Amino acid sequence: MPSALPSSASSASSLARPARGAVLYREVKKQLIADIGSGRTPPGAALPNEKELAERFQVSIGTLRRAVEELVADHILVRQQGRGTFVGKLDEARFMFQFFKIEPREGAREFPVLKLHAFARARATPQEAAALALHGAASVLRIDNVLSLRGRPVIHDRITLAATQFPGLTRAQFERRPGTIYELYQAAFGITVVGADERVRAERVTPASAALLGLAAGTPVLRIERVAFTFDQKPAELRISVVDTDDVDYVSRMRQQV
Amino acid sequence: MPSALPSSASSASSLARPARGAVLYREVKKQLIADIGSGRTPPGAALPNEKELAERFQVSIGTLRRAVEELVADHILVRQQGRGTFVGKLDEARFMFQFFKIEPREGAREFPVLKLHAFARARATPQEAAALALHGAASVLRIDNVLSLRGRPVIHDRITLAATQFPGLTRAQFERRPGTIYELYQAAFGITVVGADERVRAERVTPASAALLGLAAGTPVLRIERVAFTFDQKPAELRISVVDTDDVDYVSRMRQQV
DNA sequence: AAGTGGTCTAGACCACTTG
DNA sequence: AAGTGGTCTAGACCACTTT
Repeated sequence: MPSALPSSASSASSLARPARGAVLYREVKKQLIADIGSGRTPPGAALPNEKELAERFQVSIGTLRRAVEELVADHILVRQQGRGTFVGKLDEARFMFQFFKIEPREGAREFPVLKLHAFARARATPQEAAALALHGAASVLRIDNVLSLRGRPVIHDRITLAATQFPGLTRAQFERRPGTIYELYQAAFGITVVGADERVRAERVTPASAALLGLAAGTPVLRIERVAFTFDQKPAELRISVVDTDDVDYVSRMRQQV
Repeated sequence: MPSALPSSASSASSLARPARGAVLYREVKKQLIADIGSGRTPPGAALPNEKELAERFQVSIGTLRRAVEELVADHILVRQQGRGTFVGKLDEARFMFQFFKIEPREGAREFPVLKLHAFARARATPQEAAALALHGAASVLRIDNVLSLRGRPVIHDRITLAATQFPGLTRAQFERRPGTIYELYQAAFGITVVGADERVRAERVTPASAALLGLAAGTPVLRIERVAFTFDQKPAELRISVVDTDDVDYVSRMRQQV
């Protein structure tokens, strides 16, 4: 029979007492995010088991599980039955495609091949400063890439990063990274991308992009403006993508299982 | 102390015994979806309370809650503390915007004003038949609309419906509906849209759309091809939208709270 | 065999809405 | 005050992975 202890047992718990109106499992979730965001529990690392975590936070296993379940739904944690719970690593194909929504019109999804075109340091434009929440004269890195699918260049990306958030990032480091760009942010700078907003429109291709993609002047292209966020909704990257949609689409799934 | 009854208690339960590898709460979820999809529990209706449902399905309240929670996450059910649990009605603003991703570039989101342009019955084109999973010669309804934001026409929609799924739908009925188009599907034909796939690309505006939107020939526009689904992933609607993105964007949020 | 997460139980108490 | 969902507990047993 449940014993119904008072939930505000003033113990030596490492968990702050729930604030006014707050609930226990969200406090647990916040604490777990803090541990991950601060780098104390790095990507790929295993968490202690459920029983141990429940004891540390002075909550029942059910409550601990509820916090962990929300983080798993957010792809921030990964659980494997029989093995343990791990901090998400942003590495698997599934995760890559969470942020890459360009698909061939016919045939299966595939990874793009990326070729660096330019790497430069400059002062932020007003648009860049606004998107990245920087002051006007902040220093930024601008990285231009051409992405190909099936051997054809279809996307021109311009990535803008705050220089202070990615100290010492070099062209060579960028080019020789082992995995995806977001894996580099995470592995080298501790910045985990957990979400992004995209605004898409149609426009005539600019001469610069036309040259990179081999398009005739004035061809209609998609322009995608993406701001990627890390843990506290803090902007981490601005990316302008110009897409030749002759053979590919921008795909959005609003499916809700069932 | 929990008594741990054998979970396969052969009772007079209305719930099928879990299939190989299945889990209880998913069986409960399936049964609830079946009740809703069949119209036995119509949109807006209240479900029995948790205790009663748990008894009907011969599961604990925790298990019942888990099934209901997933349906709430899918917006198929709506819970209100102190009042009850209700079948979702597809009516509130939030829900509308789940499927309407066009936003002004500057300023707040708003509802579009819709004007019917054409309503016709015809044989399905091969593209329409494929999207709606119809046989080649099936009869379809084609409905053309112009949507305006801030008084300016910005979207030309062509909706294609299988005539058999929307029997007797008339132009007058469509024009005089009280709410959104998806509310009409639900209220008049029992078809609840629970998800959609969209493929977006850039192209030059066609003469027909240019005339409706007041655009110069060859202007770049977004073309959105949406297939909306009802409960069993069954396609319910094909919608081709042509969007003048001079003042609006197609917005996609991949935010994962935190 | 030991350890992990996955599912499920049978309650308790709380917050909120309604009569 | 009665009824509802919201949170939380303290376990049990199962499925899976690793040693």
